[in-house]
Amino acid sequence: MARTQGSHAGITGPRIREAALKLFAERGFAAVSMRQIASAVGVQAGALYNYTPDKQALLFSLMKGHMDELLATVAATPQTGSAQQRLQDFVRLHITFHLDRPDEVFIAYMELRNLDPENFDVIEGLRSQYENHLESILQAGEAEGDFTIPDTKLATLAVIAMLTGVTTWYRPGGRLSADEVTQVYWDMVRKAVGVRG
Amino acid sequence: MARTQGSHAGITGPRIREAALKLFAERGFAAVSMRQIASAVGVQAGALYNYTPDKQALLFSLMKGHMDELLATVAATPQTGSAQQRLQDFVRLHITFHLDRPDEVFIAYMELRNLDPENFDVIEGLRSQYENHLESILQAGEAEGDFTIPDTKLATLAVIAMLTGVTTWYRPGGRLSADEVTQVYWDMVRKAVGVRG
DNA sequence: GTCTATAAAAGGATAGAC
DNA sequence: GTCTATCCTTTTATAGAC
Repeated sequence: MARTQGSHAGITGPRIREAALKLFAERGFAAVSMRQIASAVGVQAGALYNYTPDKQALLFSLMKGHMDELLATVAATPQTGSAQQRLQDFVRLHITFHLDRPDEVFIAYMELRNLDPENFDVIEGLRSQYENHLESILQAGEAEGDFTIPDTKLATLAVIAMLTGVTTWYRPGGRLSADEVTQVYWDMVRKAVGVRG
Repeated sequence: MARTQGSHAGITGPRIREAALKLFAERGFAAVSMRQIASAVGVQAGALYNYTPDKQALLFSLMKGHMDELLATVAATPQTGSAQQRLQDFVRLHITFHLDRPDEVFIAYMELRNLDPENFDVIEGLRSQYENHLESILQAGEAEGDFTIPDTKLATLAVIAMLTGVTTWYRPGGRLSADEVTQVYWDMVRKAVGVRG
């Protein structure tokens, strides 16, 4: 006999995270209630607290998971070859990773304000690590004479801002494919940092 | 005899806008209550409704005012001279305007989700006008052979994202002055769009 | 593991006195 | 133009039944 309530074989946790991710991205953390998340999952609000101590922890978990995955992806990229090659790999990785996860990216950039101070510090630390990875590539290229960059710190921030901006307008099925977008952006990044040749 | 309550010579309206602007930028529209705004101004919540029909109208008014001012500033810039000159003027204007108004910029980019559909359309229209202004400069430069741009639409979005990113990290009194930042960014924009010479 | 019920607080907005 | 008081809704989170 079918059960209309009760345990659901342990899949509720992931479904809560998915629903929260989607709703937070669409409407913003502060504008989404625990009841709305529960409703999207198909449970009552009280059931959510079997999976998260509170709403804040749910937000932090989503953001931390996203940053961890981003850094793990970067770490898994080969760091051999010329600075130009590594920069091109970074551009491709950044665009691909971010276009594949529009909701996570949106939350990671928009909901920093809604993190508790301790949680904010954790996420900011991870973000710094990511920026430092790009900056080390730019510094290496500058030192080797492959790039011409007046200020590597500013170039780092400018490149990341430029690339991340893709997520604000890109839609699958639009005028350009993700690969074509990557080509165009690589062309601009390459010129902006003065890649030789 | 000093009055501890009552009319305040018509300055409450601007003060409400200032307080709302600051609080919305710091904590986000949805996370700020009318009571908090009233408290920052030094009035009771009910008094706010002498100045705005509701919270949504207050947000829209702030965003619309910001976009109107941005477009008016662009319109007041001379549109003569070479495409390169106009692009350089645009870069300087964009950075200066945005660094002078960090709270307005933050709201204009972060709170689009919290606008009612009709209000959203208005703000989006104004944003499109601004983007079109830059794109027309890039198209002119490309047509005249001054720039080398594979895709002017993407270049427009990339340049605006890059420049607006400055507001996320720039702080007065930091390592670089606003003028120095502008110099560095102009260098990167110039290269990215392949300015001749 | 989920439900129902509820506590306790905070939210937007309005009415009427001054 | 502002205050006090209040309405009504919604919120997060918890308690205890099943």
